[in-house]
Amino acid sequence: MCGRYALFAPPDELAERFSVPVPETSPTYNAAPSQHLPIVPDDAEEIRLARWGLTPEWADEERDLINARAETIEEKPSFRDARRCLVPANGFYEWVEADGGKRPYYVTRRDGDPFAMAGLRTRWEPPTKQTGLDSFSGGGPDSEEPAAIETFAVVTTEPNEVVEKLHHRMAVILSREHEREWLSGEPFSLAPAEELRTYPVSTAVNSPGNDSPELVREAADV
DNA sequence: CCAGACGTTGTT
DNA sequence: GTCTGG
DNA sequence: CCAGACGTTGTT
DNA sequence: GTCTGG
Repeated sequence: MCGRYALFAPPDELAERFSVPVPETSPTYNAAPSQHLPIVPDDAEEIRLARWGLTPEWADEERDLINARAETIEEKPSFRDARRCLVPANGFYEWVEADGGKRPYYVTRRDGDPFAMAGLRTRWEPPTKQTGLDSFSGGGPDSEEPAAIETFAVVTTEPNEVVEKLHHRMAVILSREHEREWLSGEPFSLAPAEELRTYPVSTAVNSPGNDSPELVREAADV
């Protein structure tokens, strides 16, 4: 699956790679759920920030659907009305159980290029709170109308021959030539497994607070 | 009819 | 919003 | 995904 | 053990 990833390609590289304008974004080697991260929406030629953890439009409180099974996204009420998006990444992490503990592994492209994970997105508007006092203040600066937010989930599928050594699910890494098809509502096309590699990394990545290039450096295997 | 759920992963 | 369970 | 918190009263 | 925060 995918519960943590890295996106450290600089904005100009992302702009070139996805042929869209990119806002000033900071690189991250440890992107975690609930953070606001760059996505390419299906309906806008630009990269925007969205909260990782999809909330269905009809939900009355924030949800944290960080993954969506590709096999059932057309059926599940939480996903079937969601729009599509690309989730740019340089790689993602998988944790493998070993010796009663867990070792993190990094999955990335052999050529080092960023890629797109298949994503679903929604625009979620928090329910408007009824304070009762706002009617007197005339909706002044004190009336807190929470703004709508973009949210997204990463689509998962069965692992290819590289990731199956680590896990029985994996994030959908789109074939570069078929990214537009995913955005158009068609089925995904996976990038060939031969283009990927995986290696163990430091357990420093476990702590969501850690964020440095060291996290994607290969560590000695156990 | 209304109330309540609506997901994934991994683990049991 | 839509479906399922009671 | 993993790490870290997990409480109350009263006071500042 | 379970929930929240990142």
